[in-house]
Amino acid sequence: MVDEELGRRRDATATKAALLSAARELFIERGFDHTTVRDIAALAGANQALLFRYFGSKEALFRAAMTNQSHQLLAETPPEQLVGRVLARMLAPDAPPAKDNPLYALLRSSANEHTAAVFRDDLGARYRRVLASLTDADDAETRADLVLAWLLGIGLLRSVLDQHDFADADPARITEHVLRAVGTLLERVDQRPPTA
Amino acid sequence: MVDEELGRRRDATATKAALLSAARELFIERGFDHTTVRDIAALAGANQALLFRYFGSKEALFRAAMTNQSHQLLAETPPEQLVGRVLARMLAPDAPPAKDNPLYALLRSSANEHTAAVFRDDLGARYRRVLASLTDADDAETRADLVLAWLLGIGLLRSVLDQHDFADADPARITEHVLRAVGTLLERVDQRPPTA
DNA sequence: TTGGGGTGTAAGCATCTGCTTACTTTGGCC
DNA sequence: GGCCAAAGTAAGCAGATGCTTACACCCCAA
Repeated sequence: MVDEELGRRRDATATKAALLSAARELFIERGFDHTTVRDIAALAGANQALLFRYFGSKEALFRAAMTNQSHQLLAETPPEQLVGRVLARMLAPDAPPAKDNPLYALLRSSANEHTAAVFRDDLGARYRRVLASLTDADDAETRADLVLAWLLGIGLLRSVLDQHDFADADPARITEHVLRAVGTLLERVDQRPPTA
Repeated sequence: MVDEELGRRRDATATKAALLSAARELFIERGFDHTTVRDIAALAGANQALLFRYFGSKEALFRAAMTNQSHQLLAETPPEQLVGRVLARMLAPDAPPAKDNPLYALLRSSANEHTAAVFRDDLGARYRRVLASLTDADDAETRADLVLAWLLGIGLLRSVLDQHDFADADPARITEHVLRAVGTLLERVDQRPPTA
């Protein structure tokens, strides 16, 4: 997929990009602990030593690969549609289940405290902020955390633990259930007609 | 905690039990990948080789340690109180956060496919069954999975990812939110007063 | 008393893995 | 052409880790 073979001869920028891309793919697919620097370098078509020259350590590479593209979905989705879109991607029946979703790297790396910190301070914090903006309740952030927890749990059960019955369940049904519950959690307390 | 020192001299049964207990404690605390057989043997006060003689492999020990005591809480709790009790244990402010809760071993080991299978086929299946019994809806199992996913996500966010804001949130508030939503998901469709 | 199987131990093997080092090659600039 | 820093490479180090092996010990039945 990133296998460059020839074409790039001596191009540090392209090599860095290839390493980042390969790292992202493998971290998402296998998690931090089960991804080796040798695998990343091989997939990027680069030498292992370059990985350390350019990024310093495996952990730094993880941080760079995960925080870099600040989760496109999060940036381009209106807050009120966020839950629905995340669900849609998680429940999509596509063969590779959202290979580009950093949430899976989180789920598959959660045992490692360093990688957990990356998400706690970066990706998780962003989701939290966006979701919390959807309600005026005084415990907005707690409610946002509960919604985020639910999304994480659904991803965990479906794609990491591979509960096959759940994986086969009707996405529309699931979405309906979740959105209804989330609606009561996050709807604005000050509820009045938009125009009047 | 399990440090036997003397007292047991040549007692295979006790040694096996000590290994199982030590394994349970460490797997729950650190997850499968970050627990070494040396650590387990040391905590059990036993020789490493015995672990392999009695259990065969680290993975088999994991399976034995996790499926053995079939989660006391699950067995002794009336289904309709299960969610509340699991939440209570997860949200308890005690220093060691539910050291005896196998759900944490799951959360901290989810990256490993073998350990994931253990929970999918054992612990997860049991929770699923109990929760599904709480509703008459035709998609009872999907609803049960959603509730289980939420519990897992809450545990993940709170104790593994250590979202400190969420960890400091009011347990009563959280419980209230979750129970309300779960109530609409799992309440019996055929809803009528118990006595009438 | 003695032999043997069950129990416990020390040491090491084989492999993996993050990271380093010493080296060669490339290509642009004077 | 000749220089030299940047780019790339091969090899290996050091430690960790799952698992095995060869051996010592102890109880108990015959």
